[in-house]
This record gives sequence, C-alpha cells and structure tokens, in this order.
Amino acid sequence: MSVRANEANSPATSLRERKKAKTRALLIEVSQRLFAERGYDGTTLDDICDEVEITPQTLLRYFESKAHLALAPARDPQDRLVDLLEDPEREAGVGGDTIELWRRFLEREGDAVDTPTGLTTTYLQNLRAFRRWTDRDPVLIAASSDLERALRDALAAALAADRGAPTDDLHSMLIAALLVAGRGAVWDRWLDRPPEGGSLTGDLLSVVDYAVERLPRSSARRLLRLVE
Amino acid sequence: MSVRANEANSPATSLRERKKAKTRALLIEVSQRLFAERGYDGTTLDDICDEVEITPQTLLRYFESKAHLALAPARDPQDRLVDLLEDPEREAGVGGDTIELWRRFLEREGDAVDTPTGLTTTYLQNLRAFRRWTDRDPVLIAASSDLERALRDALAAALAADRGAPTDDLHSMLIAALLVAGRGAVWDRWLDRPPEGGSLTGDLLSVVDYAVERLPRSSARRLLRLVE
DNA sequence: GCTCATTCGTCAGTCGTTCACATATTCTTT
DNA sequence: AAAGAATATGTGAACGACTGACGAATGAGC
Repeated sequence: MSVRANEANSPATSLRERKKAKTRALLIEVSQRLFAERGYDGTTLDDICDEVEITPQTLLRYFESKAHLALAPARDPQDRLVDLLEDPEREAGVGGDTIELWRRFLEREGDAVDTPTGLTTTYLQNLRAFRRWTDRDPVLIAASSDLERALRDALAAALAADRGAPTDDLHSMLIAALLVAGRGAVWDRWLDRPPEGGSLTGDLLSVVDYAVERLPRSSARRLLRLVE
Repeated sequence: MSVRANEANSPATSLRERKKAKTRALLIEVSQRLFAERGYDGTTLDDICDEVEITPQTLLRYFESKAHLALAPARDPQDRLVDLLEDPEREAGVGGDTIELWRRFLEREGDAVDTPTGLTTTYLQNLRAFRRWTDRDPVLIAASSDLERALRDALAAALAADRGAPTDDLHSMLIAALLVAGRGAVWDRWLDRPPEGGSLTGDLLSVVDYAVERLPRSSARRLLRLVE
C-alpha cells in the first residue's frame, strides 16, 4: 500500500516523473473544483479530461477509478500515516508509539477545521457534500470503505507489533476497529451538527482516551508503553 | 429498513404478492447457483434473467443492484435481527436484552457452519468465493459495507435504548462497532484457516464476552441488565 | 543518434444501470 | 361480471464507467 511518497523531496526526479506528478496534481485540482461545482454524479470523466487535456483511459491509468480520484485528497495524508506505522525502523520511543502517531494524525485532521482560515467554511461544505455523495454512489462507498479498512489494518498491525504479538492479533484488531470507528463517529456528529463550542480535535482525542481507558489496565499500559 | 418479513406467515397473501415472492426466491436461487458456477463477474444479469425469464430491468426492480441480489442470502437473516432490535414492544426481560439477541444471532450464524451437514463444505466454499469477489468488485464492497453499517446502527440504537440514552449515544455506537468488528474478524480468521478444533459459534461468542468484559463494569451491568 | 521500454491516444466494446413509454396483469369497485 | 384503478412487466434507447488491443509518441540508457 501507499505507493507515492516523493513530491517535494527526492531531488533526482526525472522529467517523466515530474510530468506525471504534474498531471496527477492537476487532475486532483480540477476534479475537486468540478465536483464542488457540479457534484460528483454531475461530473463525468470526460468533463475532467477535457480540462486536463487527456483521455478518460489515461486518467484511469493515474487513478484506479473515478472514486479513487475523488478520494485522493483524503488518501494522501492517510498514506503518510500508514508509511509511518509500517516503518520497521520505528522504535517505541517518545512519539514512536502507535497511539501517539494516531493522536497526531487526528490532531492534523482536526486542526484543519479548528483553526479558522478563510477556506475553513468551504472545506467543511466540501466534506459535507462528499459525505452526501458517499452515501449514494456505490463505487465511492467502496473506495472509502477500502480506505478505512486499510487504516484499520495498518493500525492493528502496528499495535500488534508494539505488543510483540503476531500481526493478526485479535486484540489489536479490535482496538484498531474501536479507534477508527470512534474517529468516524465523531466526524459524523461534527458534520451533522454545528460545532457548538468545543474543538473537533479535542473531541477526536477524547475518544482515543475513551478507547484506551476501556482496555484492560495491563494491556493499556503496554500499549501506551508507560514505564512501571 | 428491512422491508420484507412475510413468507410462511401472514396467510392472507394476495396472488400478486405470492408471485413476487416466488420470482424473488427464484432469482436468489438461480443467481446463487450461477455465481457459484461461473463466478460473480462471470455471471451477467442477462444470464440470470434468461433462466428466470424476466428482463434485467425487472430484476432491478426486485433488487437494487446485482450486488444486492448477490448478498440477499446474508441480508435476509440480518433484517430479521434488525426487526427484532427495532421492535418497540421489546422488553428487557429474559432474551429481550440486546446483547442476548446479538448472541443468538451469532449462534445461528455459527451453527450453520458447526453442525456438519452434507452442504456445509459447499456453504463454506461459497462464503470463501464470495469474500474473494467482495474484495474485488466495488459495488459488492459497497453493498456489504452498507449491510455492516445497517447492522452496527441498529445495534447502537438498541443499546442506546437499553441504557435510556439518546439514539445517537456515542458510547453505544462504539460498543456496536466493537461487536460488529469482532464478528467480522472472527469470520475472517475462520475462513482463512481451517477450523483446527474449536467451534465457530464458540469463537464468535467469546469475542462478545471479550467486548462486554472490557466495558466499564457499571455500564456492562446496565447493558446486560443484570439485577443487583 | 539509436534502441528500448514506458506511456499515451484511439477505437471498439461490455456491462450495469436508468429513463420514458407502452403493455399486460392483478386488485377493487360497482 | 365488467370497468376502471393500481401495479408489474416489457421494450427501446441511452448514459457512463471501465476494459482491452493496438499503434504512435516520448523520454531513458547505451
């Protein structure tokens, strides 16, 4: 998973790769704008390809499907987290802990909403629109459910590694499911109702606390790598 | 949700309804056979409709999509559980408890595999094949993820009702997520590896125990409606 | 500069799904 | 029993996402 990682870094990019990265970025940019303007269903691949001046077949060489293109902005930061989680060099030092990485991921997510920018309102509107489409279009549902599964699996594997358990450790899988489900639930509520005071980041993090608190104390200790 | 409930019961079925039920059942039967023979992708709607002697457009009036048709055998028993959970008459007496209903649902699921029948092997092979397709086809992913979401939401609402909490109670939602995720994880393992001794039912139920044990004791008491 | 692999465009096609409209079948009412 | 309402089904056409085969262009390496 998580194929792409070089954008600003890796200076020795060939011309070919630079062109590819450029079209890829352009595709995301144009599609996001068109989706916002005309809706997901209201935007055909042809519409997007007309502007980028490529054919739909070429677009599908960049993105697995229209849905994957639409979810690219959400997938990219998630891939970064997954890369971190899967990094074999990762040591359980300060900040290397899985739950800690998860917390920081949620902080970034939440801050994008909490810190008031000129674009924050648009950002939220986009998210709400997307959720509406994601409730309707099957391929979009599939792609985002795939996204969630990848996240859950990576979390589970990382948690299992932390505990020295086998990769498919059931306990770790359940904790991961709880963490991901909690994130989803908080986001859902936040998108449904106006903020009413609190911060999204705070809510997201408090659900992590909630989940961790409810683990058996000994396991929680190990998970958080608290020293005795 | 969960529209259909009358099959053997409700004696005063009109001719119209009987015919509908018949074609519906025939569609499921034929499609399941063809899927098993030629695979999901290898079976077109036309193939199915030729045998049942209707048009694809008519088929899509019975089932929302090809994927929904394929998942009908899984959806029907689940709908029965959801009906029970949503029943406003349900009282928290013996067997009325949400967790108890969930346990019985899992028992039925598990017994279909545990009790050795001539068809058990075929049944398991079908499930494995289905899981392979469900990993590939987007619409199938979407439909089964929708199925899981419906189950989780119904469980969450029922748990919330048990606790006298608002319908969208976060705690209940998380417990429901844990229960459903646990079920999925156990099934996955069971389908990956041969049984090796234990019973599927036992494994499914032990994950419920696991989840319930890890709730705060007071909440668990209330959830299980244990009398002081 | 030449070869080679990769990448892209074109063309044609499949399949699921939707829509509008006409037809047939069942239910209801008199 | 027959007329009329309601509902189910068939027909024909179309859309759009996606796939495959094939040839042309383009950048990479010698």
